[in-house]
Amino acid sequence: MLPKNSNDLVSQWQAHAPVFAALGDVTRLALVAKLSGGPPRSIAQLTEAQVGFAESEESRLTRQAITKHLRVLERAKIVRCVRRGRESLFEFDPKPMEELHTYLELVSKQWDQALDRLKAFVEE
Amino acid sequence: MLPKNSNDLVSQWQAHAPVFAALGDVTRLALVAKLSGGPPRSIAQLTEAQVGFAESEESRLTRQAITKHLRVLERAKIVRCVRRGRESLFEFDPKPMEELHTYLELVSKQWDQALDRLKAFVEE
DNA sequence: CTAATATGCAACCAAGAGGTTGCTTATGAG
DNA sequence: CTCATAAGCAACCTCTTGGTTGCATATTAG
Repeated sequence: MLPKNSNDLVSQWQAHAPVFAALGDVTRLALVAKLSGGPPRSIAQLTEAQVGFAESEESRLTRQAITKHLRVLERAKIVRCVRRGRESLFEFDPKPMEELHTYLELVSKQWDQALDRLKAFVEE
Repeated sequence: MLPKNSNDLVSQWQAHAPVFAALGDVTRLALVAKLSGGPPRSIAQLTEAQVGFAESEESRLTRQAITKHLRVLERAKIVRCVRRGRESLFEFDPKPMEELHTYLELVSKQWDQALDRLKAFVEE
């Protein structure tokens, strides 16, 4: 897709793809929104907090389903987990999403520059 | 996860999750990088352009695989497709990624505010 | 007009994702 | 100390994803 010497770009894609993928699910977006808005929370609390989000009791996910999603976010380093007694507490880490933010700005700039080149070309 | 009256937040998640998911793959990130850096390109061109990205001839994806990825990006509205003669040309649309950018800023701000509340609380 | 090129489509396959259930272990509240 | 709570783990199931192959159709270059 790009010359081989753009290895830093390739390694950016390899770093960002898992973070994008981790955010590519409504449940995980909801978990991230919850955790980024306050203190660390346990699995039980996050499972309980579906009240209000899920339309009915039947559409709530089990604790194990929430745990699976939290592990996906943990692997993408969007959250970190600390065990305290019988509770696993999950805390938001803004860094990976800040890096996505930066990456999206880079793509946007690249597009703007491509448009500028096209415009300049058309006006020749 | 949040009170039921935050339906606009829920609809944001439902809108953004597919875009994040579409970007959650190295091949699709490479395609987006390529398309955001220049003019519309055909499937054949994008398939050919793997030279340099893929380490070897053996690791290149088939045209059908590239097409599948482009359809994923098309469904997320990151690219749009125009048929010209025998060619399907794909063009970058910056809007969905700009919306992700805005969303990431919102999450970051939410986190900063949560930290401020914690700090204020600790200093009481 | 013909051959080359570009693409669409479907079928196939293996792996992974997302969810549940059942059970066990560890911790803490009372 | 006991019971409630929190969590871990594995197995299972269905669906989706990501890739390939084979073949057909449409368009265009020569």
